[in-house]
Amino acid sequence: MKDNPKRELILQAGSECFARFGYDKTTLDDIGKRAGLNKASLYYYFKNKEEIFIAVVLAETEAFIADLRLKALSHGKPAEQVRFFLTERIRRYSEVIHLTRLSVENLQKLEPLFDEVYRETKASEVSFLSDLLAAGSASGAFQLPGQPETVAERLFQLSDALKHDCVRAAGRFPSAGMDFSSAIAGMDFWANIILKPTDLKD
Amino acid sequence: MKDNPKRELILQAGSECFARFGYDKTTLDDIGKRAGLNKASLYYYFKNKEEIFIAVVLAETEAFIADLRLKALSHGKPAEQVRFFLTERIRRYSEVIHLTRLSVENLQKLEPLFDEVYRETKASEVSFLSDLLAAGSASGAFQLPGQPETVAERLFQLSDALKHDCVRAAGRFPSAGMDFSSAIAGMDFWANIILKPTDLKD
Amino acid sequence: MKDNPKRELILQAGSECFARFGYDKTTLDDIGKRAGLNKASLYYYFKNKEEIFIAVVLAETEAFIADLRLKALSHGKPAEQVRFFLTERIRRYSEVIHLTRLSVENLQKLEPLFDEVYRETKASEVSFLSDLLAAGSASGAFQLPGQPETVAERLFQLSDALKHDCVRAAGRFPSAGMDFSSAIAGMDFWANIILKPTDLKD
Amino acid sequence: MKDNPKRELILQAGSECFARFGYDKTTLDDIGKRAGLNKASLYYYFKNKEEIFIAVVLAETEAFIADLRLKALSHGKPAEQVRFFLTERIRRYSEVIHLTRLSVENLQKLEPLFDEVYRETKASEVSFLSDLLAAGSASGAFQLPGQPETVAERLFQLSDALKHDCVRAAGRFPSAGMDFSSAIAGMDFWANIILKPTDLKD
DNA sequence: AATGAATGAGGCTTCATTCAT
DNA sequence: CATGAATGAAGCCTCATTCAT
Repeated sequence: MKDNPKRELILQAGSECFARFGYDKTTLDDIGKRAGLNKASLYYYFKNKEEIFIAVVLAETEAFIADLRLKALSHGKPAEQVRFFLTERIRRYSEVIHLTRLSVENLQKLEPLFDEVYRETKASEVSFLSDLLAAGSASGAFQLPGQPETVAERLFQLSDALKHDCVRAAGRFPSAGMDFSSAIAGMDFWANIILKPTDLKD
Repeated sequence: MKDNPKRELILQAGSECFARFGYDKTTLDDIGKRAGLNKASLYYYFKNKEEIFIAVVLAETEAFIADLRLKALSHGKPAEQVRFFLTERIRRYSEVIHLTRLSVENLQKLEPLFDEVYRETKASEVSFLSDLLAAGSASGAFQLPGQPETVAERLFQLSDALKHDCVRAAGRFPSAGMDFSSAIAGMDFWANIILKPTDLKD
Repeated sequence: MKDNPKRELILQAGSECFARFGYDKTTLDDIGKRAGLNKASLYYYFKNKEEIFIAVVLAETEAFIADLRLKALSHGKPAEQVRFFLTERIRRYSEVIHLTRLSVENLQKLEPLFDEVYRETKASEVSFLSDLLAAGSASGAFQLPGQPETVAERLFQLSDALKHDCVRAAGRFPSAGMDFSSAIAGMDFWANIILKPTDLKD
Repeated sequence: MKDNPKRELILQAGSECFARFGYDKTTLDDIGKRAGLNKASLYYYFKNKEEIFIAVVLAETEAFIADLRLKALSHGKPAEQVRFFLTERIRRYSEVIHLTRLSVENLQKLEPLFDEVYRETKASEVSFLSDLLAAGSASGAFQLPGQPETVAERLFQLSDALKHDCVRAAGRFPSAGMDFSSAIAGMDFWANIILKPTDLKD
């Protein structure tokens, strides 16, 4: 089901529409027309509009993550690489929400569905993060408070938790809009603690 | 018509809904329920959804402008005050659009209606700006190329033109989203020229 | 309740609106504005929109009938006077319907209400007709098959029945529109029989 | 799109409803129910209520014109044929408006849409008229002031202009209702001038 | 695999009518 | 008397979704 070229076509069409009109204002007709398919045909490849959206974001996220890995590696110091990778993930999340003009309500509805599909992507990301941490630790750049896999898992979990908390908070004070800057700052804070240079530790 | 408490109630309800759901996803039922009124009753106070939205933004803009004046005055140098006032106005515009998730289509539809209602607010803003300019000019901080009223009028006009141009540009390349940063930069550029310290002028 | 000047005002306003917009497209706001009264105030003087309409038509019909009497009397021969009076009544009915763009449905809904209010007007009309018949009969222009009052009553009844039948027929074949010409012809036919010159009767 | 049986069904249903209730009082529910379709389904075949109405009138007009051709040809003299064709077209217009109880407002709104769709029908009508003129001219019944095609075009244009002028005039004095009799008279007048017998011309 | 066709739900708007003051 | 205020019902229209073919 994954490498189906028609699916890709729909995802491409969906991506363009969601970015242009936002989630709510994108109609299945819009996507269908741009994909050269009848509106009804979309239901052969996806369960509903939500699933198309999730698949679009997931596909783009994968590309984003691939790029993010390269960018992270281009940073000089290991600690910098890790911090960059973690904060950039959150920034990306905020960008997607902004681009597709997802409302808090929609976001809260879609989020659980995301998590369901995220699993494998997550594993790959955690694994990459784990590698970064292991390398940094091996080079003596910093000293980890546990196995790289464990720390990677925890950092990743933290990063997601901070993201989700922004959404939850926005649900309570929606007039403030969604502000991910404090999440990014929080991520930075904890990353810094974990990645403190060895010699500065007590 | 202005100090009608029910009207205020509706505006308050509308404000919350628009901020939370965005313009498109806010239904008159939403607003009505939050205001404790039947959907149809809203039409007793406003002509239609658009008018409610415009009234909401106008009311909030007035509060924003009042605050902006104070903030502007708290800036040390006169030139700084003027520049702050002018660029902050544009930034505010972009924030409103972002917060209410206005699409380019909607924005282009609503803008003319705004202009219709804006008139008196405009006069007050221009007058404030004129005062700032006059004070700065009198203190010798900068030298104006004309009467303060005239320059204020021109700067204000420029600020609005830059705003509107972003909307127009977004109409042509909607996929790029609306980017007001260049408008703000533009505003800054022209403000700097007008507000060049006296002794630096050729 | 009858000679209330405010009532007259409303009727006047209603008359203009119904003639201009038709029954359906006339709103109570239209009538209220034209009468210088709030929409709700109309309900103090009339039970509902239908009643306003009926009262308007009734008032105009009274004026029409008064004029019709004069016109009828101006015809030379008694038989001509009677025939003119009877057919003109039907013609007038068709004109009102056309002017107010009453649909068959509306007409069928309003007709019973009309009949309710018509009673006294009817008596006056029948009495006038009866006088015409008596005069004609006395002058030997024609010979009546009964008392003038009875014949007047019968002719009047016939005239109304023919009118109503057009409406009923239009209900079954609405696409044909309402055509009162056959009703007028029918009226003419029966009037002629009743009003045959004495010497031509067998 | 033309020979779609469901479309025809809707047109049939619409025709009946519009004739029975008039344009305003016909609801899409009415049409839908009569066509055995859900109200929303109508939008699959037509863009909106206006388009259904236009399609209905256009279809009926085509039938009317076909019949009109036969009737025109059955008139003895060529001049009579032409005059009949031209005036009857206007009479038909007035009948449609009366039958569907189109208000001046609606008519003025719908007219431009009609013109858009009319084009091809027009060509066929003008061509028929041109043939009539050519035949009459060839038989010496009258002498045309130009090529038959040109004169046909002009007469047709005149006929439409007279129609439209009634609507425009009704817009200014709506209380007077729409009166096409002067348009018909006007058409007759000009037709007579063009169709003057050869020997009577100066 | 694809789609023509259909629809229920929901959104905006108008209007006759009601009612408390 | 008069009206400001409120509302239910109904109308037009859109759209995600379903289903038979």
